[in-house]
Amino acid sequence: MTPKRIDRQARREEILDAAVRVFARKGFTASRIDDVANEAGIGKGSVYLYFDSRDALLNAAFEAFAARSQHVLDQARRGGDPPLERISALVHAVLRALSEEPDLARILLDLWSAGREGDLPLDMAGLYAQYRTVLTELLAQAGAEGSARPGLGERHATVIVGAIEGCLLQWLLDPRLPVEEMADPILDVCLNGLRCRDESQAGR
Amino acid sequence: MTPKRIDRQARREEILDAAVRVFARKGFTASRIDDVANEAGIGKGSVYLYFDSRDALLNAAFEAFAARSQHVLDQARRGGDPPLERISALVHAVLRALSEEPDLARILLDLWSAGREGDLPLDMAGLYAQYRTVLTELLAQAGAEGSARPGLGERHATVIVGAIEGCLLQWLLDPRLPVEEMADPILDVCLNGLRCRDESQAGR
Amino acid sequence: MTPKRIDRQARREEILDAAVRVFARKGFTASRIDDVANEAGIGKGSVYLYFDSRDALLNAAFEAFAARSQHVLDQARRGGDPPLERISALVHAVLRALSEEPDLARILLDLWSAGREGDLPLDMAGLYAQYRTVLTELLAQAGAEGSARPGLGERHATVIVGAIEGCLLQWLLDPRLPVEEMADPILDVCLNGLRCRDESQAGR
Amino acid sequence: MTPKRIDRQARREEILDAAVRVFARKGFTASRIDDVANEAGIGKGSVYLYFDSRDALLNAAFEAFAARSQHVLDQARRGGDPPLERISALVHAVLRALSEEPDLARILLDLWSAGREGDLPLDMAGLYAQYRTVLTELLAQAGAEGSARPGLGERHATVIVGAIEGCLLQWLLDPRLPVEEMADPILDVCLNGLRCRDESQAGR
DNA sequence: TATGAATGAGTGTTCATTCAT
DNA sequence: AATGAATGAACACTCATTCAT
Repeated sequence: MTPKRIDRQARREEILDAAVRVFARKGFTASRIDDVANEAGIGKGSVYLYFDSRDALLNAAFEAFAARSQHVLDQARRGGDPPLERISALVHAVLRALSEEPDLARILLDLWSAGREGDLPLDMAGLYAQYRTVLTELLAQAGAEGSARPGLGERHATVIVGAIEGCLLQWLLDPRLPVEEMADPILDVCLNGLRCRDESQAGR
Repeated sequence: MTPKRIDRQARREEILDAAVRVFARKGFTASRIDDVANEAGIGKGSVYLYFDSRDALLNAAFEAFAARSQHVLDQARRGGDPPLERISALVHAVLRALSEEPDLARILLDLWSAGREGDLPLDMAGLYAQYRTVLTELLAQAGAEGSARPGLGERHATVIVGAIEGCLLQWLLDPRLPVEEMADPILDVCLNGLRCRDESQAGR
Repeated sequence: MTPKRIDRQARREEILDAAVRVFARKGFTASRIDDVANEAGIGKGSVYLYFDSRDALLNAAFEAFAARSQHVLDQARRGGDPPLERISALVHAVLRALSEEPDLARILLDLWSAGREGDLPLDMAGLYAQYRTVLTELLAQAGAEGSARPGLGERHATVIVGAIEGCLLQWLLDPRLPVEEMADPILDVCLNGLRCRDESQAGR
Repeated sequence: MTPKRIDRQARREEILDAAVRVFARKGFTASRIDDVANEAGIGKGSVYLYFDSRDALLNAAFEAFAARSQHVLDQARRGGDPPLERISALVHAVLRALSEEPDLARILLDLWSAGREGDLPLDMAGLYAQYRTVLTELLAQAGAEGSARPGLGERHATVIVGAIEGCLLQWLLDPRLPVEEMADPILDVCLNGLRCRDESQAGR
């Protein structure tokens, strides 16, 4: 709360933003502390006044990412709208959040990689587990109220989360894909399915 | 003057397998040439008799991966079965192939990361583009013959590819997820949708 | 924000001097970056703060050498003294310069070797060409004014340059030879010749 | 004397010739055993059946070079011609020998470098000392018989040797120089001098 | 607080040499 | 004798981290 704190916090943020831009541009592995310092317009040594290590920068980036996600998750948990609408809102919110901060989105590949085995204590898996839990719950509600098929469970939630992340992945690998326009197709496919609905009629 | 008993191809394969195991265990970035050599039970220098560089190992791993994918893609292109069945077969084939070679699957994160920014000429994006093309074509056929909704396009294909890869991702981040059992849920969601089919009736 | 007390130029010079000492002692090929760092009393990595590569060290040594040569050449070009005296001054200056910096002289062998085949852009040949040009010009002047035989050309200049460098070579291979005392013999031989002047008389 | 011996000797010679060609082309330091084996059209391991080590190849090249030199030296020592003619013959012989085996000449730089400090027991210095001794002796004889100035000593011999080697050096650094035509200019300069002979007359 | 010079552990790669065939 | 696959010591170079100023 002291002005110092605020300054310090702001400085830290600046550096983190610079780091995220650098990571987004060349990937974490290829990014040097020097690159981050240059991007932030400060000396290399100063980075260490705000972050313990190079890995800590990626950790902080993860935390920023996780915070955005928590916000989206909280909204999905709280809302009083019908469950399918909340699912729709969730999917839109995730993709909108990333569209609005493309640099943060572009480090997803690094976060996924770092979220493996020992290195960083960076729990991407836990984040996706939360998404699955929320969606599983919403699907259950939707099933209960008759707007979704009955008997839906975590695996179906996994598919929805997968569709979102898988579309992000394809966009990361090929930025020409219009990620911000993928929310509706994702929802269309997952909610309505691709099979012809008039099958019984057509089958006649 | 003897043709030398050594089968270069087989030796190369052995080393590549060792490399894939190492990469799967600790990730490409954290893997040292020495690790690969030890895993293969040979000297460090010998790796270079079969691969030009450390990167070349990841490249070769990609090629092995891409070869498997091509096989799956070719089958999806050739088959004479109804389009929705071929889509089903495709999804099953992809997940089965990776279940059967989990180490190859576990390097997906590295292949995705390497598929960025010039470093390696490793075209993961092109691979997914092929999946999208095949699926787009199959959806069009299905639409034409009435088994799928009309008007389906590449975006819907993108969602299916995304669902597959997104489920793989979740498994990679949390190996407790039963990836080999996700084919059916993926198909269930994507083909049938999650919404209640009797909606019109229920909607009154 | 302090301009840092470190004088980059001076530091660079220190390292270069250390490198020259090391090269002089064991030859460039046998000299390790670590040797240079140790000789300079700094860490290995610090060498790279001032030089791009090991080769760059030899390059810089060449430049130092070439700068000394340019100085000598410039003096030979400018002076208004009689041409034979300027040649004499040139020979003395070359040998004195090298006597005064024996370490710089001792890397001549490396500079000659490096001046071959593309590796380094280190133009020893050009340096000697300059010496030949200057001497050719001075011989022509001397011929015109009658102090030297008429009809002298570049080949005679080549012989003078050769005599200098060849004496240096013999000294480098056998340091017991008194290089600093060779200027007069070189001039004596080249100017006066070894043949007996009274040959016609003596020939009777 | 056994046919085996002869074969072995011939094989050794072939490999040495190949090595000399390779060294001449890229310099000893940049030459790999593999290069030599390829040039000789044999397997890498086979080189070691005839030479103990890579350095031994350069040593053998030196010995070949030294043998040629010994031949030239012997002729200079034996002949019964007037001393100045024998000096002339010596200079011509040295340059002719090298012109006729340019590859052997081109490794001079490497021989000079190797003839330094410890590494190889390769005595270039001793070779040049022999030339100096022979020339010193011939100059003394010439002085005694009145064809050369009296009072000539080892330093004058050093200059002659220097002129030869220095011209070779310039040719090695710039192959456009016509080394085979330098014998006469060298002799002209060293025997007749460059100064105008009619100085006393002109001085009047 | 801020800096950037200094460091040295770490690693990819090379290549002379060995040796089983 | 001949081979070339295998080896591992050696080394140039990088870069995260430290610390004196």
